[in-house]
Amino acid sequence: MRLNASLADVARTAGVSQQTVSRVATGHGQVSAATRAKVLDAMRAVGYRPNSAARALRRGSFQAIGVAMFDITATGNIGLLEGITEAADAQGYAVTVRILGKDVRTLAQVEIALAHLPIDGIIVVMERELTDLGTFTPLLNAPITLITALPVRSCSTIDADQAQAARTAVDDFASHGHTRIAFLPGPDWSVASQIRRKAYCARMRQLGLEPLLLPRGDWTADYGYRLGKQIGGDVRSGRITAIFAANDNMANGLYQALIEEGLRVPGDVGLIGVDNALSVTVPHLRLDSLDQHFTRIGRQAVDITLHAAQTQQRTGSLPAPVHRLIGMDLIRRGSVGPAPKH
Amino acid sequence: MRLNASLADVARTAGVSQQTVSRVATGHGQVSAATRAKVLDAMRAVGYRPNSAARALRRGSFQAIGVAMFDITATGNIGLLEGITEAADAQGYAVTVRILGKDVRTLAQVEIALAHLPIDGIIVVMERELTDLGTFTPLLNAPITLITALPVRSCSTIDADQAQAARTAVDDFASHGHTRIAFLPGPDWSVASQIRRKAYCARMRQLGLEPLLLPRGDWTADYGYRLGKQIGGDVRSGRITAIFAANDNMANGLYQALIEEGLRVPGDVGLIGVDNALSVTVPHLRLDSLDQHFTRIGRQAVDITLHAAQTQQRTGSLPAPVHRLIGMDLIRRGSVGPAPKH
DNA sequence: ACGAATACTGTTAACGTTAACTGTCAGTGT
DNA sequence: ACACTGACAGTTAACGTTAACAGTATTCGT
Repeated sequence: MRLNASLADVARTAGVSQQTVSRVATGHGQVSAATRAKVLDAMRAVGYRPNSAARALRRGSFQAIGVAMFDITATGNIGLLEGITEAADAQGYAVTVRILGKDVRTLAQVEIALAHLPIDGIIVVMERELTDLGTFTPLLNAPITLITALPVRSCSTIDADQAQAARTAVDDFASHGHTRIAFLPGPDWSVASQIRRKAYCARMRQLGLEPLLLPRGDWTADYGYRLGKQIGGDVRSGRITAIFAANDNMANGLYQALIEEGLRVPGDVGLIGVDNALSVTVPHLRLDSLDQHFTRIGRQAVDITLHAAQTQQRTGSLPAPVHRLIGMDLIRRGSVGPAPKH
Repeated sequence: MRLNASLADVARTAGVSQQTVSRVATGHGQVSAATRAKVLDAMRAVGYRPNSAARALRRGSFQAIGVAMFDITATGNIGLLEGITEAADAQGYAVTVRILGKDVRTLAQVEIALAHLPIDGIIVVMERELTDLGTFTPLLNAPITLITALPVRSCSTIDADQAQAARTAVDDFASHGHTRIAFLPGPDWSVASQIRRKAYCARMRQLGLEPLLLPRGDWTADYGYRLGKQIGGDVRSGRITAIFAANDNMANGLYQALIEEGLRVPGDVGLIGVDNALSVTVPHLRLDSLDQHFTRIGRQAVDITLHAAQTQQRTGSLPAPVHRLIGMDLIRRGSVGPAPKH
């Protein structure tokens, strides 16, 4: 009851040795044209498919990397996954996805969750904060790359530059003459949102302005909408003239509520969001947004991880961790204008 | 330069045989409590991690399934992937994703793209039509499940019931007294859109109504918006009183454009979309939509695939293919009302 | 015509794991 | 006291592949 034909089967029908078949299959080593043709015919005849388990065992590599994330449906994660699969494909690697439960709170747990998978390296999308970043040392010998802006000693990291993004938004508003610039944070568990909040506050103070923190949202458009209805008065009175929202969904909700309140965007209030992800969903979008370049981050994460994996295979030890931040770009669609005069 | 400790290393430090260590690692077979403790200590000491390549080679299974899709960012595919990873996880299987290039046009090519991956079964998300569905016979011995509503003999299939969805939309409009019901199709390459179109036309004729096909769109909100601006007159004149759009993005564009044209939804025109996916992105959403239950489809696809894989492992041959359609549900948010009187 | 390089093919021995079998010892029932 | 059972541990072989080495035939330069 053999499920798959093996090298031995091909070798038998072709009348050559296993090694010759292997040479044809891998392309390594010399084989005469006649023999190659004979082997290829035999392969077709018996329906040979290389057994990747045996290959992996022999070569010590699976040609696959693992990706761990908490929520596959989150806006950014899809972009990341896109970049990761794209870059991995280009290098002939497959991508194995593992969704982490909310009970996972440490990097060590993430490692355990992926320990038994057939993979050569790991990319962890760290939307939530893990508690052992300072003390963590890898158990596995597979290289680990974290997608986070937090500092970690023992692993490579890469992320969008959340702090630079917040500064860019504040500066953009300020350069239009705004001084009453508010920030709408995302949920507390989001590392990205926290960094944005801190950088926002710091920059505001640097410019001699007072930070104006709105109550933190849940990333949804409905939250932004409800909040917009509440703060309409503050905008009308000029207590707020610009809002930096931690994501586009909430910004879009704000936008619509403020318009419905009879306010003009950007006339009465400027708006900047983050993600640059709504243009397919929302028609005629007029919302300035910071593009996180998720696919680019995903691609680079793969490059870092595979470079480490290959170095390890050659030399036996991992290269020193690298840490990268990718700058965000402000995409202008006309939701920021000169500050209103009151 | 050993990268990973092996059973042999553990056996040596624990002073037992490899097989005993294996028994502890897998939990199969009898081991005394004292020996087990000794082995577990040794495992910790040398940092043992089971080698999944060797396991897979020995057991003939990777505990992983492959998923092939054309576009990971497409609305439905994310939901599918969510359901797939969830169900696979629950059965202890990992999910490996492979993105297909646009040059892939046959199932045979898909098979080749996944042939070398460490997987036990394959799920193909068939957004685009593949040309060899009638003639295809699997080369690999891994079970293949297609996510498509098209008929295929040689593989199991599952999908949302696109035809039933179109009928549901038409019937819902009709039951509100509408007769001038238009359909806005998606791009021609989309199998789902084509089935919806055909079923829409058939149902309209069944009800004695004339099909009203709008020029096909590209799934984006902007397209819907532009079209909405164009057909405002038709709505005002009563030539169109209801529109069934092939996805929510286009429906949302229509909605906004028609509102801007001074028309009332649902007063002047009823609207139904497909996907039920906008509620996070768009605030205060008032769009009736057919939910495809993507996560449910993903889960069932995994069940079908793993059942086949396990049957094959036990008996040596695959079970007969199954074919399932999952009904869509109409989620009402108030974009359909009584037909206007003209 | 000679040794040397080259092209090609075969043999052997692992990679780490586990199924199947063999052996030992203590406990049980008669 | 006997065979008999079950709990436990060890030995052997194999899963399919490929690196390293060992051959043989062919070609080349002198």
